[in-house]
Amino acid sequence: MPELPEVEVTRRSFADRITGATIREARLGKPLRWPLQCAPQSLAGMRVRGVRRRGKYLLMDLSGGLLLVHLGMSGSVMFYHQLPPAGVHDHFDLETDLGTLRLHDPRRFGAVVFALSEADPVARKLLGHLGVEPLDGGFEPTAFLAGLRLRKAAIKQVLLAGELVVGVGNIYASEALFLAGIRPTTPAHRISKPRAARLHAAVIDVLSRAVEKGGSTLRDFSNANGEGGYFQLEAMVYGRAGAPCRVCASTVRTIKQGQRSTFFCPVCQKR
DNA sequence: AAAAGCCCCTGGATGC
DNA sequence: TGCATCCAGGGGCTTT
Repeated sequence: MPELPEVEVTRRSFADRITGATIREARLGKPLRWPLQCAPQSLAGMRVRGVRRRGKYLLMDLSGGLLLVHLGMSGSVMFYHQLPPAGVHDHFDLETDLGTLRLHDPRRFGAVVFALSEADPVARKLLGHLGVEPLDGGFEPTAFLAGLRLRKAAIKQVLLAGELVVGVGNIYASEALFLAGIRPTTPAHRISKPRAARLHAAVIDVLSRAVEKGGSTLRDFSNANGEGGYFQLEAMVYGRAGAPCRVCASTVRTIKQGQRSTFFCPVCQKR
């Protein structure tokens, strides 16, 4: 579910309320993608200094380290003052004096990992290879173009890989390529400079508009207050196979790339 | 070394 | 109603 917009919306929905809290207890449910890397009880007494985001990771700065939270495909987080009983898909609770942060994740592709700092090998393994943040001003068209020139894979795959720019997942890759008028199968190194510039702008545009709309709620995504997003209503191609293109009325097509669905308009995205 | 495939897991939708 | 099949927002690891 969660790509950059959903993770950022999630972060904003609870960061202020948990910052300054003291952890009372951490509880684990069924195993997530990776082990926590510390005893849950060792988190007790630590203060939450703030919540940042890096790519699709939430980074909770603690007085004694760093908690990396990833929502995987089906994860979401809720922040409770009155904690309901844990459901079968609730797999992590961070109980503090200001409320409890609970991770709900049916498929358990998500993870909560403790590291001493970002320099900790545990953190570096997960964050070290990530590309630049698209919405932080450090995402430059020139560097983006240079990165594309080095890769022969399909542009959709290059966007998803997150090594040039982070946070673009399956929905927003299709959307950004539509906005830029680029065919998802085009080898990255074949994209001209002006077209790369359009794609660069499209990535920023689609991600920032999605954040404004609260992200995309396809099945069950919600922020920490249980509120869904609305960007799915504005999707130009994602999930619209067989429907008319919103620009030219041609039939939107779907193909598989790396066992994931890609959506595009064969007329608006000729190459 | 880049690129392509393979998994991890559960549940909802669809088809027979 | 029951059962099989396919599909889903991610991404690390292994194999080419």
